[in-house]
Amino acid sequence: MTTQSRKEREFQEREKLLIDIAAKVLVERGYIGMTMDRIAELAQYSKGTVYQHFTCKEDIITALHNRDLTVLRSLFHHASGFKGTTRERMQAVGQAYDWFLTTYPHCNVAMSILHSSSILDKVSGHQVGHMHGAEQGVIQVIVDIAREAVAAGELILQPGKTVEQVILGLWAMSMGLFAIQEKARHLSIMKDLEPNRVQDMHHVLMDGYGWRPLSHEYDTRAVDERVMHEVIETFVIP
Amino acid sequence: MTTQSRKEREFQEREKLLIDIAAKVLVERGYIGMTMDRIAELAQYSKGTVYQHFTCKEDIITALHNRDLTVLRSLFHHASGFKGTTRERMQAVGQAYDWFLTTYPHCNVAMSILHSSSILDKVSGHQVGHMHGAEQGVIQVIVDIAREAVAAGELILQPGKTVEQVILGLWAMSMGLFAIQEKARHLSIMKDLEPNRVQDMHHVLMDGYGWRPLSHEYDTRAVDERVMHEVIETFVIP
DNA sequence: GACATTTTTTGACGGATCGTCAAAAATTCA
DNA sequence: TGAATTTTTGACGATCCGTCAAAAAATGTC
Repeated sequence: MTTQSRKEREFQEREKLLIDIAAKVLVERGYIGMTMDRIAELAQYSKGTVYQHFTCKEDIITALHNRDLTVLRSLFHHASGFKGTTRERMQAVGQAYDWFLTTYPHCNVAMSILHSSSILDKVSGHQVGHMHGAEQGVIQVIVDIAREAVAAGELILQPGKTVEQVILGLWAMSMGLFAIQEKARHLSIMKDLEPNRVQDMHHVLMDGYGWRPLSHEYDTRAVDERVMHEVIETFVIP
Repeated sequence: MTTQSRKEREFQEREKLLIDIAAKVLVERGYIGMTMDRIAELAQYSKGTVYQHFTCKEDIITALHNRDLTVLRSLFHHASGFKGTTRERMQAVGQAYDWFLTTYPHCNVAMSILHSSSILDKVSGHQVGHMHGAEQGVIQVIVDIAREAVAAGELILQPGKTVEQVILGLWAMSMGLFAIQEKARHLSIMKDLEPNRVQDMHHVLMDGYGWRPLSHEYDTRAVDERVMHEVIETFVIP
């Protein structure tokens, strides 16, 4: 154990601490209420030390999001290994995503902020680059499942349609639903809706694409149960 | 013409001017770059006067969004009158929404910001209440079309499903797609995708719900054309 | 251990923006 | 015209961001 590696490790540990605190403050106080002073105070370091890790407020949110994306990729990879048809594996990934966003609400908050226009302008190029790569990695897992589905003849694309479009649709559906849920609890359209709607919507969309077996051709609820036991309960955060 | 009504009119005109400027600055400089000082300067009024209209920065964005929602409701109502099946009328509304967001990019930006968590905390209760009502009004137009579809037997809901769920799915899809488009031009999944994807995704989802006629049972492109002429070109902003 | 050198941490500070409010300007009224 | 009222103004206090010279801690040398 050299001095250098110990210092490096301590630096990484402190970065983790700062990101954890940022997540906490972000959920509790929102984007406006998350000040660098508050993070420094809670971490019991001075502001200058915080700025050794992150260039600005937006940078720390990006770092938080990047960490989430890394976890998400391994979660998706884990879910992708679910034993079943491509359609069932897709269901497993969707359910895992649902679970992840519900379990770690800061992820949603950070995502909303980073998707809000012009925030990324202030973030360091290094972090943005890392984010793009991480997002690509996450998407790749589900694109691969869809490719397998096409290869297996379980998903037959209309002329001019691509696997990427199918995934984009599912992705957009998840994002949109979570964005709406986040904000629109007051809308009467949201009344009487059980929380676990995301998966149902995915089924409708995959049915629309004709991804076999269709949702009425197999027991989706039974798969739900299995995913909970075989994917989510066995997942360990890296 | 009393003195009072003239003053009231001038106040309204100035409010419109300020909102127009806010929209412009918001698109050009983003949330962070949109400062109250800049808005005041461009409007050639002092900051204090701006604060007579809006309580804070977030309040002016909400006012902008509220105005958009009002326009959107009348646009949706206009599109809902399209001559055709419920499915075609739904397509008309979707296409109109697509056109609106493309034509007025500030709408997207404002929406992203307002959906970002905790921003609304700072907005005056009056504006938030107005927003909720306006959103409800916009949604009501499309819920009504779906209800008509059910009544006409063109949309047969699975047991336990509601019209609200169908609409929520379409709504989420639009939001998610625009959010992704806004930010994720860099993702390789977005390459090779033509801009007008939103409508295609809606068709897939409606097909998934079994909303008759299905997209391959009628000429969706021809309806696209008709909507452009009969809805969008004839729409006048109220 | 004492002292010099390097690294890390600190918090005071300048700059920017927010939102306020007493004073100035404009308008209305008598 | 001049007093009373309304509206507008921009200087000001407060807050937060991001920096940097100085202080503190750690490391290296004898």
